[in-house]
Amino acid sequence: MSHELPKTYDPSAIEVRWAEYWVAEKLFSVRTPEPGSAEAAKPIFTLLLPPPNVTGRLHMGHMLNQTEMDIIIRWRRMRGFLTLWLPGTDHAGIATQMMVERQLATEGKSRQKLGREAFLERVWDWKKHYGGAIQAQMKRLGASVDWDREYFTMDENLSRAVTEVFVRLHEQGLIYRGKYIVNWCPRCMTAISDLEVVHEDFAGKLYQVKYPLVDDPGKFLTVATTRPETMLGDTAVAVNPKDERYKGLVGKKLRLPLMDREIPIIADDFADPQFGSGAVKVTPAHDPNDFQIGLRHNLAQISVMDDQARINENGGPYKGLDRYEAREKVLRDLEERGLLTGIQDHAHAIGKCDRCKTIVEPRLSTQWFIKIQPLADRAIEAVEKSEITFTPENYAKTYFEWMRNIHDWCISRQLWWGHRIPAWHCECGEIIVARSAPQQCAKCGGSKLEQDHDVLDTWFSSGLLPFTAFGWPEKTRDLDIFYPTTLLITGFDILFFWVARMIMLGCHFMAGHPQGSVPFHNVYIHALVRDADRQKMSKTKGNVIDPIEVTEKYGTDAVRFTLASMASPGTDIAFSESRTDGYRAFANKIWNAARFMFMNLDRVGGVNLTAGATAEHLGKLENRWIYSRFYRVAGEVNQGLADYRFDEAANTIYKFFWGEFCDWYLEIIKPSLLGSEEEARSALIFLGDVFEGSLRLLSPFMPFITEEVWHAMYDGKPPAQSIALSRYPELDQRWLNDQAEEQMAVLQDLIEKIRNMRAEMKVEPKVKTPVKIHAAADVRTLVDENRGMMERLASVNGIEFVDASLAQMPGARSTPKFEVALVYEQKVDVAAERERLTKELNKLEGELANANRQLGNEQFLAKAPGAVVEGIRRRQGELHMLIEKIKTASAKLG
RNA sequence: GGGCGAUUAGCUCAGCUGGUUAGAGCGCCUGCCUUACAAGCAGGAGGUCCACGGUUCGAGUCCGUGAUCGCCCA
Repeated sequence: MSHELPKTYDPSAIEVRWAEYWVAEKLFSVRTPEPGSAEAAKPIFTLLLPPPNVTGRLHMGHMLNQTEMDIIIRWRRMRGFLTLWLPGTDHAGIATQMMVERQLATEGKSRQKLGREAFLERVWDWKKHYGGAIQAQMKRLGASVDWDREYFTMDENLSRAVTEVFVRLHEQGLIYRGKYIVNWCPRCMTAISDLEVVHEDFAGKLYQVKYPLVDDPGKFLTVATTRPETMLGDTAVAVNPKDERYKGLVGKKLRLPLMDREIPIIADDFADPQFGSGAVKVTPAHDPNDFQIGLRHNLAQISVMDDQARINENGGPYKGLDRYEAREKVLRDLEERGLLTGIQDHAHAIGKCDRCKTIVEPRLSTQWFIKIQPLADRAIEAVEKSEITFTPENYAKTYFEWMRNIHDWCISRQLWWGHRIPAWHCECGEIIVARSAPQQCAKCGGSKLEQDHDVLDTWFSSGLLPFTAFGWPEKTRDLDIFYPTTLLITGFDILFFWVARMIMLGCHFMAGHPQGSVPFHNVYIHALVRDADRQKMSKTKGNVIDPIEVTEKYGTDAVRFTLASMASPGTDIAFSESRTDGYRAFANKIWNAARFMFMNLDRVGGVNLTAGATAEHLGKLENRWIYSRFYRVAGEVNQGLADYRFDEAANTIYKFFWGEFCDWYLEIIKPSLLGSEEEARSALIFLGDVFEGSLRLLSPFMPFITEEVWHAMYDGKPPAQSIALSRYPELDQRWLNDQAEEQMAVLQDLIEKIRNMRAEMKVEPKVKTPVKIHAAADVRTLVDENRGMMERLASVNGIEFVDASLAQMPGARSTPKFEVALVYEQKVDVAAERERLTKELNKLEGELANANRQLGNEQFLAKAPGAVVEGIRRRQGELHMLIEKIKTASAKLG
């Protein structure tokens, strides 16, 4: 038999097959279109996948991100765009290096023992073996990316581009090298940027320490500090110049306890008279603020710690101690000398390494920086001038806030895995920045040149991707066509790390591009996926949901639909499996609706599903109605997607397919399907038309089940290789039919009222009853013409139209359009009926009071729009009538 | 400390430019194995829209204050 679908919907059985098919057939690969070709004439839609870490495994955040991208890209593709979704992975400097170092540790090896070259070989080796995990997961989930264009940030061409960027920025004076305080992770043993430091509240202590005056050892100045161990590197104590208490002391010397060093008392605005004693110790080599004070006052910078945050030779007797051991010892020694005068609880924030959570040590070291202000100015302008727009719009504010307070970007990292800085050091001290290794020093002519040991921040290279991924610095046709990318979909967590940097670097290097210098035109930012209780997912809490697991349980389509239906811009998603369960039921519904159609197709036989709808079909109300609904819904879904309202788009389709197409349309046409062969065939052609359109409408959201059913419809001879390559339905005014929708609404209301009466009167489900209807002529005609539908769907066996009001009939229902009553001898439950009537009456009277109040208000009549006034006036009339009827019914009830 | 956001049904969330007394999914109650689907069908209950004040003919929606919660940055 043809159109075979298994009786039960089993997503795992169909999804793997299609996922493999899409990749194998290269359905989503995009060749660079030849000039003048049909492809070249299409509008372009380009999307860059935020590159996951090569070490990564897919998490729910990825899945949300990719589901949204896939929906948009599939939609655009079906709308006739030339769509390119470009995938790739990021080399993730610290993360990957850590991963391989851990592996080495289990073998008793270390990267230092191995040496740089051998270590890098190990990393590449690791990448070859394990680096493809996340791509495999993406393939399983059916992401419609172009796998032929997949990149890796350490690829040769991308690395060349990184070098080029570095050299150019250096030539332009936008990269400099210098000795500054940086955030140092003593575990990773590298500098990290401000953004890689996460601040956490910490219940610490504030220690009061007395420093004796050199001239008068009996007198002291008390300083307050949270980090007493850094006093080993103190080179001054600062007080506020306006602080009267210390006016006389400025310029005098103190004897630094424990180190026995003379240090000056200086006046600096940074000292806050309100904080502690108002005097603050100054350690220029271990605190960013002190560093600035040091520069202002030309103070010595004494580093007292090594790269692992242990006290070094500058720390005298404390040498060799870890910073926390040193703190204990310093405190003990101070106390012994009677110099520790107080300890208070003090909550403050401490910075931790984003990667390993080690407490960051501000450290004086020589690093490479990007002078960011010129880049930031242009990046701010790009958003101010709406060359780039954010959705939700609010993120523009966050973006401006950060951009306007930006600091120079430390781009060097003391790692081995990454893009090595293209700078060579000569023994004479000269530093040569070049595209390739220079043969000799330009200054001294020497040939003993060594490349800088450091590599670049990973975000430096990923910030270039919107243009380097298309072949920059070569002048490629891809760059002409696909730059700028159209859209960026990403999480707010990398707004600064990645988005802002792409904007700065894109605007800078692509200035003058005919289609604009910005790397993308729109940025859609989604929120976090949390667990069902709104808790953040974390390994320690153990509430992490693995997208692959949940996908295997419910099907990719159901998980995708869950994420889409909850993806309201700006709101975190509380992912709940019960909801996914509901959407698997939806997939099951689609499946069974398809089986129902196929069952009839096969029974009747000889139906040409591509025949299409004809004028004759539209002679039937239900067909006019479902067509009107379908095209209206198509319009709403397109609008929803255009606005990134994934939730509205998804819910609209859901309600249409289940609530209208299945619940009403399929039920209505059952008799036709069972009628004469000719009638059934005609009904099936129209059914197939609407069903097929619905599948296309749904396809970007649920690509697997729609692909499966769509192919099954065509019995192995589909009009295209994939539903993903067919046209997306659009609003079509020709089929909108307000009258049909209004008429169906009356019939549905009538049927529901009858069902409701039956339930209340406890009519046996199998028993059919006659009904009486009192209505105006147009409604009478409508009901008369759709008698079959009424009788079938409302379990009615006879409709009698009456001229007199039915308000006195037991249990009768009244609406502005009709009155209906059941002809059924069983006594109504008087108490229940009275309760129902009372409730209804209260509601209507409340509404009437409100309407009366408004219509009695001259201001309202004068100021409200005519349509609103008219609407309320009409409703007032209806309310009067309905209330009268209920009162009549109540009176009758006794 | 600076900035941003949230508070609507038992739970998770919609509610777009203010306009008839608020919607969805899940959960709950009642009845049905009706020949596509019990992962289903039919019917139903459930909300002083955080509080107070203001603007307005009219406020869940706009403004202010407060409470509670959350996020980002320093």
